[in-house]
Amino acid sequence: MNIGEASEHSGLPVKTIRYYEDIGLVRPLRSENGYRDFVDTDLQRLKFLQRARSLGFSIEECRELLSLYQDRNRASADVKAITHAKIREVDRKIEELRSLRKVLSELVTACHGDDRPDCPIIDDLSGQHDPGQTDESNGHT
Amino acid sequence: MNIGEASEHSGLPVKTIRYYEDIGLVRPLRSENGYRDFVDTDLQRLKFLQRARSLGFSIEECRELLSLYQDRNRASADVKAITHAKIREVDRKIEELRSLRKVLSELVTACHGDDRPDCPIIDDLSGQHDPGQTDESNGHT
DNA sequence: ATAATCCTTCCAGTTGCTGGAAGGTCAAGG
DNA sequence: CCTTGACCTTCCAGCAACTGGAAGGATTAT
Repeated sequence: MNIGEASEHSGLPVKTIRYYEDIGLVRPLRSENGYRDFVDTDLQRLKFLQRARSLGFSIEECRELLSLYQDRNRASADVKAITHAKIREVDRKIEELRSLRKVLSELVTACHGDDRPDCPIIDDLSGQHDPGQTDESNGHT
Repeated sequence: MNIGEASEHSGLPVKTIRYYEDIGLVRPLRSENGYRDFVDTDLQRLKFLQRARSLGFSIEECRELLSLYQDRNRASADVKAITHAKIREVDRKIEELRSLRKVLSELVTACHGDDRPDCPIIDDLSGQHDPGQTDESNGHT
């Protein structure tokens, strides 16, 4: 099976599949004409990669998961541990975004948002938590 | 003021400041000896950048915010609009992560996580239990 | 004088692809 | 037999936003 067909079956762009070969995630055979030739197990790996990447696993995590996938004797605990770590990572990111959102929405609430130049958002960004009268004592030219 | 001191005052790494000059976010003068010489307004910009970046604004958004910051006649509505867009973006990311988390925790719950090789997580990733998912939306048209 | 610390520029690498150029291969139509 | 066009190949460059390091000049301290 050529790369185009492999792309359709796996849901991965052709470029991405070549990239995955470059970094050793998949090793298709080559036909006489130099074309890549994907067999069933290659397709399985590609689909695996597509799904795992869409679940937010990094390339290196995918590599690890793939080797566990290959290993008929691996313990499910190993896979579970990786997935657990990923969940914790996701939780951390969500928390970060939540607190970020809080700050941003406080700023938006404080900003009157009309055509006046006075803007609490800009004031906050420029480190003026209590703007008062902006004296230009810094000699701006 | 040299770059090292500017770094301390702004909270940005030296390398980052040089990078910001490269991409035109700040334009410090040069001393006789070729060293960058940061004046007060440069420091303000650097602090502004530090804060805006930490709030998740992209470099291009920072560029826009900086020009609004410079513009004494800009409307606060403009700044508010950018911030609003950023909040919506954050909301989207949070939603994405939440649904991702849901799938991952379902997988973890289903996995017994012992030393048996049987593992629902791997099965899911390899498409074992629901193989009829052909993702056509991979953008390689 | 010399060492330590600063500063400079330039080049390369990070992550995970994506786009494009230049060219080889293959199937169909005239 | 030749051409067209789709498909395939490799290699190079670039995205964001830095970060690290090498090679070398300037300044400061001892």
